Amino acid sequence: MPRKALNREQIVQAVVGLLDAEGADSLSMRQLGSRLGATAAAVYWHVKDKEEVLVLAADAVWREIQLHDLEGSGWRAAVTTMANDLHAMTLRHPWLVPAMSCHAPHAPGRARYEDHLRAACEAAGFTGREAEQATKTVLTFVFGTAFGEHKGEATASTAEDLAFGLQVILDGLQGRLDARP
Amino acid sequence: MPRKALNREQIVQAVVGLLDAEGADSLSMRQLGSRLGATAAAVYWHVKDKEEVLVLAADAVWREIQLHDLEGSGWRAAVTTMANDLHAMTLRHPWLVPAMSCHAPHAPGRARYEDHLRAACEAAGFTGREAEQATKTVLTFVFGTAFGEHKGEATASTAEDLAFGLQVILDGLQGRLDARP
DNA sequence: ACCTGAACACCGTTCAAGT
DNA sequence: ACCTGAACACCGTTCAAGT
Repeated sequence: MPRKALNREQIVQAVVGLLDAEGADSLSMRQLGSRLGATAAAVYWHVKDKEEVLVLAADAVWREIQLHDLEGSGWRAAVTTMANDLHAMTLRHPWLVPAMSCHAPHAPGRARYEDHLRAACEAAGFTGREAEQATKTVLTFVFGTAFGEHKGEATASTAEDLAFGLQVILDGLQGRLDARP
Repeated sequence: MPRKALNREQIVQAVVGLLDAEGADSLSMRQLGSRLGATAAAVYWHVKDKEEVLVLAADAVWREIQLHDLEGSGWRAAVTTMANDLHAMTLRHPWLVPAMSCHAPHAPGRARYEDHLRAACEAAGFTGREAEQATKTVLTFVFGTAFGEHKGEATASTAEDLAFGLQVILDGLQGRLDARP
């Protein structure tokens, strides 16, 4: 006897919790249903299929990242903070990277983050196409780091690698800014 | 009536073919068995489980990458070629990145490639820990690029992004070499 | 040593039927 | 509108039994 009908918000929250607790392999629509006090089939009234459920969860977690004001401490610090925050988020949700690699590239939660990162690059002095490329380079590198982190690898050494690679990228970008007219 | 007993080599080859043709989602042990003219259970005589099958396939494809002599055309060219070749390989086998994200980080096929990339970094002048970090930075970036490439995104623009990001990283690494005693 | 057939405990998804 | 129960067509894996 459900007090209130299910809704998508509720489902997404349950999926994230289940993925965090059990991992991506053991997520089933049946288990998801039962966590919601309903049957698997009930979930299908609210979502199209399992893939949609994963897409929703994979986008929701991006909203956990707090976006700070870009005025003040310089673009290198801003980009570094954003990269570290994204990295920390991928560590909280180890299922995210595998889930994203199979599904939906562009969704609003992720777009929110990417827009802010791009703004940080524009604040640094990049414009147009180059701002886009700088944004993508940083994002791509953090994804690659998260990707290399699954099971086994020492987390400490990966954090250091992240820092090293990020410095290298920022130095390279700085060089491009300096070479501008 | 099998002429000859199955072997692992044969199984790995069949898995790669199946993954290339059908994608990772539709790989099943039953289908794999039937492609080999056998039953799913027969495969279990040769491998532990489905995960091992994926690990073997995910390592085998690294051997497709040809490794060139490092003498001659400079470290930037060498690293760029290696990055492009790895990238091309991930495009031939789009199932690889998702498969790797869940399974076994270090296997001989991959190690063979990484060792050569590290040698290229050492030829550039990096030593010890820094050579390791430089290697990992490049590798991480190519993984990130491959990761961002699944379904939808224009391949042309991603190739250009790869080139841009790689330049940025090489510039950043160059700066570190120049700042050496 | 190597393989088959059948079974177990699961899946995702659909769909009539209920309220 | 929203949910259940039962069913369909699949899974991965195990294991006795065959050769």
